[in-house]
Amino acid sequence: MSKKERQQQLLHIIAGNPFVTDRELTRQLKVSIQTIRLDRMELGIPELRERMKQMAEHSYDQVRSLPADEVIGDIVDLQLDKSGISIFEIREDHVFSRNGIARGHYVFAQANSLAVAVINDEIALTASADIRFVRTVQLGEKCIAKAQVRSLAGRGGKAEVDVFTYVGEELVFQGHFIVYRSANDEHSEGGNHSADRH
Amino acid sequence: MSKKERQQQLLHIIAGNPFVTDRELTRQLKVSIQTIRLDRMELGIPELRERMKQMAEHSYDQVRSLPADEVIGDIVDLQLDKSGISIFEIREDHVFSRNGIARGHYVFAQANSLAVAVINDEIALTASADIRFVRTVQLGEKCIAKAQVRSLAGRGGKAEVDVFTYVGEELVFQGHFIVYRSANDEHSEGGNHSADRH
DNA sequence: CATTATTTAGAACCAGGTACTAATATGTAG
DNA sequence: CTACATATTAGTACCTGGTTCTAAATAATG
Repeated sequence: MSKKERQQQLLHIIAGNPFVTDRELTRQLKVSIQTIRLDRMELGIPELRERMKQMAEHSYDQVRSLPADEVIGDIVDLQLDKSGISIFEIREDHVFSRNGIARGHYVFAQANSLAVAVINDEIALTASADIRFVRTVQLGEKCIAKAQVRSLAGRGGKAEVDVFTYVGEELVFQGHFIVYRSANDEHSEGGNHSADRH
Repeated sequence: MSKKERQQQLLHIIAGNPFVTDRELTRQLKVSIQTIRLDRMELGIPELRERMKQMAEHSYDQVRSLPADEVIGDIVDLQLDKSGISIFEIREDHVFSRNGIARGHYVFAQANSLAVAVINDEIALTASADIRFVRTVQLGEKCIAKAQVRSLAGRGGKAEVDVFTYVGEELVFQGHFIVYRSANDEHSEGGNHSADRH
């Protein structure tokens, strides 16, 4: 593999998983750690900690100034363990081309993401959900999902979250989610070497 | 200042600026760095780097969405109006980076797609669903979803479809879907229509 | 007073690097 | 083939922002 190829690979790997350490990269690219570091320098890629810091600062800034710009729901308001609001605009990618109706799992994904995001816990996972698609969502419509935490049941238990999604004034989706909030079931075992990701 | 007061102050400072180091805290609170660290432990506040990591991962996970053109599940067997099987392998894109657990809406999307595909109608849309995530699915696992049509209720009515998703022998997800089948008109939200992939 | 809680100190160690020097491999042009 | 350049590997010292542990000094309290 040429240097150019390897550097392309490196860019690709880091784009796919910004949390990768140099040591992991040596395993994936089969070169020494010094080569990895030279490559990173040439490509202007900062070290892992700096990458994480930048992401954290970026999201922190965004939370403070509210605008966001991504796909499965821009979270515009978030009160942990209480409520949250996200906005998701249906684009061409999200609909059936023959009728312009949004595919259900996008609408679900917005609600699911919000239900999980609103829970203030290290690991929150959807346990079950009861959902209803009230009416179809059309291309170009803006879905506003509003989540309300209904019960919390202590740390490490389940939380209940209701999500209602509207287009304008109209209800288009409703869901009742049971979200697991995993307690500090930490797998830290003292020497947390980065194998926890793969 | 009492210990309690100081710890309240500490919580307040970190809430206001999560990027503060222990060293900075010693300057602000006028106690030794060991006291700061004891306080953090008692309050369960992780070190700066861990705080940044969590923020970075949180925002990173949130931005991840369903790739627009990605097909959720390969349908390997299909008997229209009767049953179907699809396979979907969990890749890096589908999991939370922190723990390698699949995000719920991907598992849902596979089941939803299959439930709709198995209905032999021009347009089939999910009307509602009752779902349960039985256990978490990990990175690299292969989800095999099996759909069974339970009732059909004639053309233009509702169909009931049960979907069970397995990893190996283990049940990981189950869902009961109500799917609208309308020959020409639609009046519900969000499903996949059948024959969505070739 | 003895006991307990609180605070401080110091050393060893860790991850995940940077910065720098130096040696070795591999090409490539003349 | 030689000479030079590029690419790769090795190794050391050092850095930050901590953890973990032991131990001592300093309150606070019954």
